[in-house]
Amino acid sequence: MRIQAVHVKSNGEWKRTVPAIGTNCFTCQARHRTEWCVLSDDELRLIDDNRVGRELLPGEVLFNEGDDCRGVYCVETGLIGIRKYDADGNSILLHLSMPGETLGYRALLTDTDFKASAEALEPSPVCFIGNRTVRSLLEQNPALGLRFLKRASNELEEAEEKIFHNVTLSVRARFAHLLAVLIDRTLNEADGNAGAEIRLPISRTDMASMIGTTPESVSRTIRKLEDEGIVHFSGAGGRTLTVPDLETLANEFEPQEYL
Amino acid sequence: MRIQAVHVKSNGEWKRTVPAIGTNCFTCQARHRTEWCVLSDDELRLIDDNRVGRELLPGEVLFNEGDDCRGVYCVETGLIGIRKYDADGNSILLHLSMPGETLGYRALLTDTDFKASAEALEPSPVCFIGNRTVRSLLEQNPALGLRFLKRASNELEEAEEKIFHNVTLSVRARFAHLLAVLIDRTLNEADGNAGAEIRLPISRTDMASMIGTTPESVSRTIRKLEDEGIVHFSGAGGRTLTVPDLETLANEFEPQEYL
DNA sequence: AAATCACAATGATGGCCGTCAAGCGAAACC
DNA sequence: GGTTTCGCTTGACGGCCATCATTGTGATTT
Repeated sequence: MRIQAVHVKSNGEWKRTVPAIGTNCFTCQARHRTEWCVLSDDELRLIDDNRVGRELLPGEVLFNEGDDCRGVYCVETGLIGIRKYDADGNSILLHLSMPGETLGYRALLTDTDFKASAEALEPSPVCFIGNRTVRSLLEQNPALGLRFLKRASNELEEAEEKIFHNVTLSVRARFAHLLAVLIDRTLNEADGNAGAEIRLPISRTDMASMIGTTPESVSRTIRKLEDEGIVHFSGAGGRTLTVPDLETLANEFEPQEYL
Repeated sequence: MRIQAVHVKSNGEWKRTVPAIGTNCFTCQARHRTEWCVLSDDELRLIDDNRVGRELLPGEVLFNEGDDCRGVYCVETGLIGIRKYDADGNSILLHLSMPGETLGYRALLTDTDFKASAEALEPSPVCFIGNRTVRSLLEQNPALGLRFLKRASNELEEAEEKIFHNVTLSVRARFAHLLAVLIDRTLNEADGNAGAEIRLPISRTDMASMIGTTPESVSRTIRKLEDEGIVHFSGAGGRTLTVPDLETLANEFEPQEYL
């Protein structure tokens, strides 16, 4: 089970109910999932000494498209949305950054500005690590670069799969796929894969933008899927998703070829 | 001007009119554009001793989606198309690999099979470099990994831009953008940017798949753009593209915000 | 409790573009 | 040279889905 700081909304303001404990890079629960796991204790100490912790509340912006990159950001817990805005001010959610992910490494390496914006979707403690620190670590420990390279390769695979899906699948299939991915990233391995119930971390509008469609189409698609008993939405803002049978959902985007 | 081996089609068979000269990694004209440019002479010799040259003719397949990765491929000249196939056997052209690009590095690094197929679109001499050789170079020269990391970062940026475009732009705008990119990668810097004339390296069907639409829609879009005098297609297979004013073409996908 | 706000759901409408089908032309093969 | 084949073009049709507009709903505020 994932542990995270508990926050509540009161009087329109997000408040932390549990005080920030004195975490550091050594005790960081996300560390084994990050690229930094290949560092020695001494190298890790270098990060720990130079990092700047910060607590993002939902809606807060970490950086904007076009900003200069002055370092990378490491997500401890919570959720960060990576967005791009079009000329009309509408945004596309390109990616959801989970705990353990490091943001901004690409801008640092290519020595360019950020190509997208990052905004907290849940209360998210993040650590900032400056350019100089990262660069010196990359130089002294080649394994670190290779870890980032693997990470980039995986992201690239995801991106190409997304392009492929956007072109070949219908809105309905893409939406089903999105739900499956959201379930997958929330569920423990321990959970049976018969059914599932999760809280959706994002709005209909954001879900729509992720699969390249409109909120209205998402609503209508939800309606149809509910009528067919494949999914069920409930709770505040219809953000509780219940899927009785994951297999049935998967059939929507992976029709079995040989029956 | 880009130099490349000359080939002609005769009796349905591609023949090389100029015999393959004894190229090696040191004389390879594409080398300064590849990631290998950071290698020392000794390291380069290691590649040169272990590489296996091969001449791909148009239509020939370098590797298929799902194949085991036994090494990387370096494109000397020509053009390689990276494809993914859907359930119906239709293909999507994900990427065009230019001279100097190294293919397969991602599969090597993530230690997985190929996630797409590679097929020659023009006569393309390529070099194969085995896994062991690449891995040992990555270990002994950290700069090599960082070069690949930069490359992956750039590809990732391209991929995300593509996703963004597919969602926010119309077929017409995406097609105009594709033409601009194709012109851009063929033209020298020296060429003026008023007008341009190039030979298209790919079919209508492939262009359609690149922007996520059908050949019919591409044809109709071409018709409209021609009627408006923005582009002109001529020559064998309508593969000679003439653009009188590149600025006008650019306006199709980058409407000036403040008029 | 009424009012306000943000977001979601639903309906009506229209257009872009995908699908089907036929015609065309060039290249390839016999 | 005739036939076949493949890809491109063009037309007709229709459906999916975007757009606009309205209503509903829950949360928050006054």
